[in-house]
Amino acid sequence: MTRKKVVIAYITNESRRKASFNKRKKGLIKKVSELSTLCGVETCAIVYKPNEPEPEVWPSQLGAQVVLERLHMLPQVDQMKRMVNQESFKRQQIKKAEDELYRLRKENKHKELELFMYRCIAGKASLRDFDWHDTIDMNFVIDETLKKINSRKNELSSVNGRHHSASSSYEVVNPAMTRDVHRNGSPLGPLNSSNTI
Amino acid sequence: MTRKKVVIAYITNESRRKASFNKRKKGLIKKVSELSTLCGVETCAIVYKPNEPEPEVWPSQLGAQVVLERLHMLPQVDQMKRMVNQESFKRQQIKKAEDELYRLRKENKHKELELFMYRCIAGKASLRDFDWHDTIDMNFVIDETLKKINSRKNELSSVNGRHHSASSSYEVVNPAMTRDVHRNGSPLGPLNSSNTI
DNA sequence: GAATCTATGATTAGGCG
DNA sequence: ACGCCTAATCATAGATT
Repeated sequence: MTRKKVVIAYITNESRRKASFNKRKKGLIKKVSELSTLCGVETCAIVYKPNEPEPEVWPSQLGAQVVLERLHMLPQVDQMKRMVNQESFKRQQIKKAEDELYRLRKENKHKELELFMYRCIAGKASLRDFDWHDTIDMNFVIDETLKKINSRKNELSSVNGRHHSASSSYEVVNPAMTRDVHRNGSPLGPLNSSNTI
Repeated sequence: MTRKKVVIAYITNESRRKASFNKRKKGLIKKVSELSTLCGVETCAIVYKPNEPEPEVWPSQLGAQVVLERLHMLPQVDQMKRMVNQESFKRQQIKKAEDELYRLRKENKHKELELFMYRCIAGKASLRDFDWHDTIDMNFVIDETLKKINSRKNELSSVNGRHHSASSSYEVVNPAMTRDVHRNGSPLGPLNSSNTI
């Protein structure tokens, strides 16, 4: 008997591996569900068994279906890639729709960020209310917004006959902002830097 | 001390919950990676912390990027839900685009399956070339196709004055097909080369 | 609050039916 | 191959710094 220390390495013996797999999968799912209920977070575990195309997924009661749906939506495209190559124009259609969707999302995001910026400047929102998962995009929006603001300010100045030196386009930035921008940056940038709008 | 039996229920105390979350998340990731290496399976764990739009994901070295990519495309929509609630019509636009995309995919799949069926019947393709991901859909297409074929056949029969008994709508199926339907094909059958009909 | 420690509960490898 | 059992390791709640 005397159980050894369990070396973490691929189990070559098939039956042992399978047994271990079943036990550990069960344990894992339990852990996932516990984490979910104890801490009130959406959690999900995905196990792709070899020789089985569908992954085994543990869903938290709430978000699971959604996550699964999200997950299942895209692979269909890949599945199709392996199929008869006829009617590829349909795929092009889909590609187009996807690109359009992506474009819409990006646009939407920018709009919302811009709006948020305005709210910050107006003191209606704090930067602390915001999740900094995409600093690159945010910096872009900050830049764009400040350009707009400065150009308007300069318009006003020249109308008034007084010209601001405008040493930096960032001069109107709330100090708290520049301080906070690079904090808490998510390691994950934008998914597909295919196009800079 | 004497640790109690640990009731699995939402931990209301914030600091305790956070502590538990960190400990358990660490443990969970360890478990996931162990399962992955011990049993040689692609595994992935996703934890959506509240107030953080990006889920924390543990990826298996190989499949991770792919899963992550798939996973990152859609959640953006949800991320936005937590943001300033302006411009929700844009979101509706996106939803619409998503639905349309999904519809297109489904349609495409059916078209391709149907086409593949015809090629099988014409002997231009073997069922071995095909991945049986989705037998339900496939059965649907088989049924639809056979109905069409049989109705045409019956039309011809009545024109010729000879009437086939047509005991089963499946009688026109190539025997090789029924034999192979439930065997699992090779996981890869690209056929990407320009195979014209 | 975060990091570390430690005793106890939880998980699971290995054995057996 | 599957489920149950038991001992041994592992994970972690609670305490401490």
